[in-house]
Amino acid sequence: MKSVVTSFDIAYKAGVSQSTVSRALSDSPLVNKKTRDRIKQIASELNYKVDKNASNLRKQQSKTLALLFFEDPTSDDSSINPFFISMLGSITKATAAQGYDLLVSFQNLKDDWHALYEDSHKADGLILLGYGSYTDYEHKLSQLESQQTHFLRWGAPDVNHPGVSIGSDNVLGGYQITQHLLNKGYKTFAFVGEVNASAPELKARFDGYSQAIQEQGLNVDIMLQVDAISTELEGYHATSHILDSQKPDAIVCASDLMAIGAIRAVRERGLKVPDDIAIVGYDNIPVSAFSTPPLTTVQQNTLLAGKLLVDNLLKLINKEPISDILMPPELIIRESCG
Amino acid sequence: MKSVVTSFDIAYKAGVSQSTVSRALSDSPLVNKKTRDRIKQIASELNYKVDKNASNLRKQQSKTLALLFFEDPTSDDSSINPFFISMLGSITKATAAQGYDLLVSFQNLKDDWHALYEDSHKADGLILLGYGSYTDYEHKLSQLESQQTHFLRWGAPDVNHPGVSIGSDNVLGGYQITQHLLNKGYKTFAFVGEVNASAPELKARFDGYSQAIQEQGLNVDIMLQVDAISTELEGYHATSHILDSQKPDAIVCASDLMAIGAIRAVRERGLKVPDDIAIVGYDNIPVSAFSTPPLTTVQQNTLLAGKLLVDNLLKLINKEPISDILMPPELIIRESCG
DNA sequence: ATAGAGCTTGCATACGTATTCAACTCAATG
DNA sequence: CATTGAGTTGAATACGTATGCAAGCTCTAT
Repeated sequence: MKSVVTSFDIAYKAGVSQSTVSRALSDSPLVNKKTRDRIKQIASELNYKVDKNASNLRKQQSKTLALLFFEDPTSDDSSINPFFISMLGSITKATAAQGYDLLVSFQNLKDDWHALYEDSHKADGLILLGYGSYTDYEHKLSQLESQQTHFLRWGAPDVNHPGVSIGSDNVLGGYQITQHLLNKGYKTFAFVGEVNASAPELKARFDGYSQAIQEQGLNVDIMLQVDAISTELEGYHATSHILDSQKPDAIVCASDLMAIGAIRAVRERGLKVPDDIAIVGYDNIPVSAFSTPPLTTVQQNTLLAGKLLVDNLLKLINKEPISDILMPPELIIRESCG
Repeated sequence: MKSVVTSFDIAYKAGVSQSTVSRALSDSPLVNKKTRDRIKQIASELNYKVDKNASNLRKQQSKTLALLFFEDPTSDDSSINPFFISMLGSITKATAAQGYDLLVSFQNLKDDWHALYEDSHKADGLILLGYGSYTDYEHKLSQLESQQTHFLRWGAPDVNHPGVSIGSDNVLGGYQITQHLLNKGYKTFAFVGEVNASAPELKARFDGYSQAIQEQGLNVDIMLQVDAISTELEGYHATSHILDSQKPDAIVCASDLMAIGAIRAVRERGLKVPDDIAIVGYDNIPVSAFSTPPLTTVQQNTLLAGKLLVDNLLKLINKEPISDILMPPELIIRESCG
């Protein structure tokens, strides 16, 4: 079976007590430098590794964070929103940088996920990474809070929801990219993306879009907003639907995936991007730089976001005060807007 | 602080011993059905959750698997090969289906990852998901094996490497897609993708490609293979390089990312895909269906792959015999091959 | 010589659970 | 009535570590 080297084995071999071994391996100044080094040497020879279960049990912590993805009901198993992938990468690294491990789980509504990881002492805190609204989960969020579970959620701050959130300023992002189109001289606009409570991010982007247009004294033609969830196919259909009756100068898509579908729809009608119609997206997913034409889009700083989520969760665990954070996004200008 | 409800609290409230509580909660037939239900009821009221650290310590297991990604040295933090994302999704689900948790970690060469998770009892086994060759890691793989750590690696079976592997038949995939092009009547070919020991998957795809062409009695013109790592940009450059001197009927790219770059390169020269040059990829990443034109490609069944990895790792842990598995890929025919 | 301080170590215990073993109850059987 | 056995429960313990406490040692100052 596996090597079952314990601290007692090290102790025996080093001629000291188990306590001393434990202290030596955690570099306690209580134990003599020479003894410490000798013990470490022996531990390394025997390939000893501290039993995390025992250690965590004793220390009453787990040095582990749990990352809970909320399943996007629209996606199948193998396609995950690229934005979240990028968050996964940055969160993993930020977690490792803090000496923590990361437990990853995809959740869905019916699961008994709330507090499971922390209550069972498998994790010291939770990061909630969800699509759309947390409204459906509100009851569970309250429960999390009442159980004093340490958690943060990704998304816009919302006084109606329990807990602290860290998110990207989608209103500002929508505003900036629309502003850029206005500066380029485009006059008539359409917006592709859901505008309802179940997708607050997209709604926020639409709000920024509306705000920019209204500031120019132009009217937001409500007919030129078409609901679509964030997939290439829905972007394609929504855009086709728009082009059936209208021909705007520019189409603002609430995500890059939809924008890629939109480009296809425009192309199929023999129109050119950006010459006939400008198209912009949101998220700066990897392929957006390589679409034809390359997509003007808005980037959320996922590297910083992951770090902020992890660092603030640890603060929360350590009982330091934290508060909502809204990160400014960055405009990425490429060729699809002319 | 957090609720520190233990099995003793439940025992007290139920007027039974802690042993009985432990048994009742694991549904042991040893305890009377009525008592069992009463205990469960109380446990649920107090929102009790078994302390995994204590439980795992006692049971000497962790009910957790660790998924170790090997960093792709060519990618930055935020871009992860879409294929691995899809694997992450399926592995997560397969793990959950077996009642296990999943620890995710991105590794790089210098880290002391080998055996860390299992030796420290944080995981019962490891899944190694690497880019390219495991040659660099061979020493550590041997060490894993000598320590009797339970691990599986994703990739082609290789007698030179320790451990069992599960992978996709890249030779067959390369063969099938080239065969399809040959059947369509294409005569001259080029291959974009690294063909060396550090990228055995791509090499295998090239081998299948060569085999198909040679079977037709055609010669593989060695000049028409250009090295490129799996990114859009390298696919673009490699293809541009080919077109500088040649004009093949069809270009076989060793990955979809490269194929997307290749399409851009072909387009920029005023040529049309597939009318002037056919282009095919490999991986069936999500955007491949929405490129212009949609990409003919080869799909690896990630859903099955994830399940096989997890299920076989559990077999290994349970000391059941397992062996290498090579999964057949599936040809996905779209418009980019005419 | 001795007291005290500072450094180093060991003893004993707790963390919360799962499980072995013994014990107890009760009904059925001879 | 004694015996057996099934069914149910509790006492005791081990899992491997970290740490409070006490004790030993060395060395200096008196």
